[in-house]
Amino acid sequence: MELSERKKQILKAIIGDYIRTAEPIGSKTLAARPELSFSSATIRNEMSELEDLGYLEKPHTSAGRIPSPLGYRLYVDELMGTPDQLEELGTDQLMQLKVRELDRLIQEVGKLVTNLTEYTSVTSTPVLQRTLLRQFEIVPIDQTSFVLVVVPETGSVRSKMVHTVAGVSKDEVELLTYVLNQTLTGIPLSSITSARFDIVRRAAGLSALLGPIAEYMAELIESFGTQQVFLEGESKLLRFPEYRDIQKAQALLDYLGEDSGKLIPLHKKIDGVQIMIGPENGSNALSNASMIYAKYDIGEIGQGVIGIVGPTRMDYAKLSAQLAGFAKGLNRLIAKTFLDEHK
Amino acid sequence: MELSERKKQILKAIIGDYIRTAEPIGSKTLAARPELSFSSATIRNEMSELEDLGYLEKPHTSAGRIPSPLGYRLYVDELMGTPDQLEELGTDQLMQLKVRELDRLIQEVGKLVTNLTEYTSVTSTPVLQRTLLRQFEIVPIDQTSFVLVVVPETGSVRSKMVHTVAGVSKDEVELLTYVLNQTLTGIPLSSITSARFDIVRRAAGLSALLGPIAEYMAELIESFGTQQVFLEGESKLLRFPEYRDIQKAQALLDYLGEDSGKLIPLHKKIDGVQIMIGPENGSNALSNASMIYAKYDIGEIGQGVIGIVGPTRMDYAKLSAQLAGFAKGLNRLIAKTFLDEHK
DNA sequence: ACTTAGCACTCAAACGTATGGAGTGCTAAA
DNA sequence: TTTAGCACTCCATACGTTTGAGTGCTAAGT
Repeated sequence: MELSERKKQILKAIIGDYIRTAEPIGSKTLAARPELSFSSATIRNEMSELEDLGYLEKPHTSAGRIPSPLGYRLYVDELMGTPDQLEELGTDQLMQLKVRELDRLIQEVGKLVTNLTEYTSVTSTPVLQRTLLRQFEIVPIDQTSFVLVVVPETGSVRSKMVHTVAGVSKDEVELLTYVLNQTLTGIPLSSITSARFDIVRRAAGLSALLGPIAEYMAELIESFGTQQVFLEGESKLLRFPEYRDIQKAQALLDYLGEDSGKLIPLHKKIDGVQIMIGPENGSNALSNASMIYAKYDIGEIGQGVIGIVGPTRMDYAKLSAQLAGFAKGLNRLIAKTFLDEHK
Repeated sequence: MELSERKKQILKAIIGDYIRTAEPIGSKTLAARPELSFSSATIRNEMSELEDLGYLEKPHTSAGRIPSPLGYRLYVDELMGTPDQLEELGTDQLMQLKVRELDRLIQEVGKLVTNLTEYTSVTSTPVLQRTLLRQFEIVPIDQTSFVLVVVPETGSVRSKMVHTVAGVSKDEVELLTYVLNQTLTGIPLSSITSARFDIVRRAAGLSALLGPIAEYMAELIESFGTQQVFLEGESKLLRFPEYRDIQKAQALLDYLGEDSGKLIPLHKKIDGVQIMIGPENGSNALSNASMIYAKYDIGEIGQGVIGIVGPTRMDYAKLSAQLAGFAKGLNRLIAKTFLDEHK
């Protein structure tokens, strides 16, 4: 059932006020607003119905109303609209970041997001498994030591040292490298396993002593698939009146710090900005908190997220616009730093 | 002036009690102790003098006494002694860590320290500039792309992609690699600069177009000299009554999160365990907090620290023993994972 | 000269009570 | 359907009182 225009108007006014003041809103306050030309009694009746419908809550009998998670959801989906042009805030600072390693860069971006929004930020590095393998090298160091080098299309090289048993000849290793590059380049990293590697080795008639190399190579390539999650500005949470109770603050911070990985909604296909309100976060510890995520891309290959966490009472309109704008800037920065480079 | 034996005994009792209870200690409580066979009045007189000497403080007139930073310092240096064998706690979990990248490993160790001690932990990766260069490789990818590979004695390889302008021949690059390995191996990474690199290049009569490679190489080698600092378990701070005032908790967390780098006392030569009490930390924000650091080594080459932060009231004896034991375990783990490997 | 019992004094914390005020829900009239 | 009026609820705040742990000082005891 669709809400009446007047109910929407009242709900929007309540949520808007509550977001600013963190105080329950009463009927009189609302009646004083110029755009609400009804008496406080009428508004009271409407509020009572909005409460029955689940959009509002009462902290106690003689207090005003506050929005419920459902109320926020409606607000976010239909009422709040999108603000104009504050999106560009902070992009200058972003563009000045000179960090060349992707994970460090994302961590720095997290700090910027915290400073910009004054909220705790959650950022994740992209999962790069869809990247294509460009080249694969095994550099000999001494009789039993080699450095494995994986060069993906994105140019973010990774390398690792590996030790074999004596008896592996350099010639064999070189041949292996050649065969591997012939057969495995151009395919996604995610489809390269140590098993597949071994099939290639066997087909070329090469020694089983090269097995350890396969193992390490698989480990190295797997590292492209792991994602890191950074949490920055934890202390920002404490500035909100909803966490004046230390117990609550501690519970939330505990949860956030414990295993940040679970904060990232990988399963969901995020388009643009995603808003998760209170219980929608799934976890009990987050039932009084909201998160806003924006996704960013690294070429066509992977995506990561930048986001914030705070109490359910947040300025969703402003913050999601800021995050969206920031993610846009980050896309440009990444393209410049990691993709253009090897054109 | 040396304190009388009795004063020491009383001071030790007060600090011991206060560490456990976080409540100001009164003369009666102390008199009830079996080892203090004086009347409460005598103890009162002694306490009054200990206050005049700066070892004790009074929250207000009609409360008991609490230790001052100076009091803690005396306690730590002379009174507390060293506990027996709780050092080994947590080493099993430590030994089960299978992380191969040093920085990720240290981060995991930070989490362990937090879980073990229930304190916020601060850990730093070692500075590796004293590592010797073992080998240097430039792997060609295409006409203008190369991967730089730096192999230090410790086996923690790092690599990076570099793009040159067209006109640099592969032969030249190969020759450069050869010359570099002839002249630069076996020396500390810290002494390899892009200038030195260029001198070698010029001496060999090679093209100035190789300049960009020098620049990137310097950047890559510099990365061995930067240290990362990890903060884990921020929420643990909130469990202490001294941070029941959210303002204080926020101020401290703000400071800790802002630039964790400054937390590490690099200038100081830490031997074993270092304890910093309140104002000794230098910063104003830390004047009500203490830190305990233990250093760990990566071979002879570098050192990092693992430590904890908390209110000045902490069980210095137990915690420093735990940290020392943990650092010992970490030394073994590092030796096993990073040093033995390339023997 | 040191120790100790005794006592007046201080002050924070805890508790109970009263008061004010914002807000609601209901009723009845417009 | 809207609105004025009113009784009722309940939190927040302030205030006064009490409680009790602790101190500092004095004077007596060893």
